[in-house]
Order: sequence, then C-alpha cells, then structure tokens
Amino acid sequence: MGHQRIKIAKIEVKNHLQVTFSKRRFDLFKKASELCTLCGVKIATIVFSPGRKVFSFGHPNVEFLVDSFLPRNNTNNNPIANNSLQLVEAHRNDNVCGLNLQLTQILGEVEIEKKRGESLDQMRKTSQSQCWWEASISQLDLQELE
Amino acid sequence: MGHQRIKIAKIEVKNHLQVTFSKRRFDLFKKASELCTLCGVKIATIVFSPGRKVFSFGHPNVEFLVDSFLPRNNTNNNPIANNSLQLVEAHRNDNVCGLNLQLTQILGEVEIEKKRGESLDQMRKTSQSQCWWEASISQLDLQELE
DNA sequence: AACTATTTATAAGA
DNA sequence: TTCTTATAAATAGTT
Repeated sequence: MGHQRIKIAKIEVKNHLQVTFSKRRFDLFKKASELCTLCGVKIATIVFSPGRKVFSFGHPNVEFLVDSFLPRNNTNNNPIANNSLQLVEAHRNDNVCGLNLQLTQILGEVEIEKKRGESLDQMRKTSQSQCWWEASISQLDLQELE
Repeated sequence: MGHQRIKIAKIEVKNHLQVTFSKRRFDLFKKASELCTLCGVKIATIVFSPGRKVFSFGHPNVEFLVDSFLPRNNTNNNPIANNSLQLVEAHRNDNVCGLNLQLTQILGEVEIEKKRGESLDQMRKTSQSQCWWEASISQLDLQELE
C-alpha cells in the first residue's frame, strides 16, 4: 500500500507497529460502521491491543453479543439486586448506544461536509470568468444547501 | 469507491444490498486478519446478516471472546465468574473510552471540513462582483431553498 | 499530525 | 454470477 507494499507479517519496530495499529484499527471500525449502515446488520468487533487495552465497536452496541450468546440464567434471587443490576445495564447500554448513534451521525456529517467541499472545489476550478454559482446551484441537494 | 461514490445509507435494492454485503463482509474480515498479523493482536468480529445468518472472524478464534467476556457460571461466589465480570466491566469502560476517542477524532474532522467549506465560501463571496444576484441566494432561508 | 505515491477496495458494467 | 474496469479509499513511507 502507500509508497511501498508491505508483507503481511508481524511489524517488529514498536513505534511503527503502534502507528499502524492506530490507523488500521480506526479504519476497521469505520468499515464495520459502513457495513452496518449500508446493509442494516448488527456487528460487534473487539480488539485486544498489544498494550493490553481493549477496543471495540458495536452496532447497536457490543453488549448485544452477550444477549445473543447467553440466556439470562441469573442465579441471583434477590429482586432488588437484580433490578439494580438491570438499571445499571440499561444505563450502560444507552450510553454506548448513544455514542454509537453519535458516531454514525457524525460520520455522516463528515461525508456531507467532504462532499460539499469537493463540490465547491470543483466549482471553483471550473469557474473561469463565468459565474459558476448559477449553473451549479440546481445540482446541489438539500443537505448541501443546508 | 468504484465507478461512483455512494452515500453511506441503507441500500434499498435487495439484490444490490446482498452483493455489497458479501463483498464488504469479506473485506472487513480480511482487514481484521491483516491487523492481527501485522500487530499481533487478538480480534473477534461477529456479523449478524440480514438473512439471519451469523458470520464471524476470530484470531486466534472467536470463542476466546466468549471465554473472556461472558460469565458463564453466574454463582457469585465463583472466583472465575468474578474475574469474568471484572473483564466485562473493563471492556465496557474501554468501549466507551474508544467510542469517545473516535467521536473526538471525527468531530475534529468535521471542524476541518467546515473550515475548508468556509474558506471556499469566502472565495465565492469575493467573486460576488461578477454575480450580482448571488447575495440574494445566500440570504434565502432553508424553506425557500427547499 | 499532515502529506503523497501507490496499493487496495469497490460500485458499476460486461 | 463472476470477471473487468473506472474511480474512490486506504495506507506505507515521508515531511
């Protein structure tokens, strides 16, 4: 890729590895996010980093994995404790879900802004002595007009 | 992407969606695999398809995820179960942390794109002398633009 | 962190 | 479908 193609093998230079990890992890989650949106599927991705950290992406959240794989066989018979746990669970899920929604929405905004920038760039380039705005405004969609 | 750029939004044409899903799922797992090899990390990815099928990729396998995160034996006095619960806690915190990092980075991207748009807008305005009617367009509100 | 030169990924088309 | 192709994205190395 890039200037030189690399072999898909363990990167030995620690600093280089960290940079590549950050870049590729971000893009992996981005691709996962796009697949979610494009195809309306549920995805959970979890990465255990070299630095012993855990990164994850999930839509609608990562925890749905737990619900999918395990039946809730709660052996704790204390109803108050159970309710409290459920409230904590709900709050956490809302938190993660909300962040994912924000992420999705903002990714969309980025796309819109980039597209707008590209449109303006293109129009600027094609504008000679003529007024490009008149010819182009009819081609802008609503989001761009906003 | 290919011949045309597409909006990241739900694909409505079923046949098209299926093709895109297959391609992008393959590439997602490929990217995950490369990240594993390059950086020596553990990854688990699970996709619940529109056709109710489940696809997964894991290195060294997918099950380590279940073993790491899901407390199978929920008897509260079981030290193994407690360890699992702690892992779940840690993971959730990391998940939120990771999402926040993504949000921060992407919000930064939005700012950059908006500034770019503003500078292009400024360039446009400086050329207003050639377009006497342009100012009136800029003053139209959203409803009028629609 | 930002920037290129290339390699990849991929939306359409065949 | 499967392959091809034109174009958009990703990214390795650089500044």
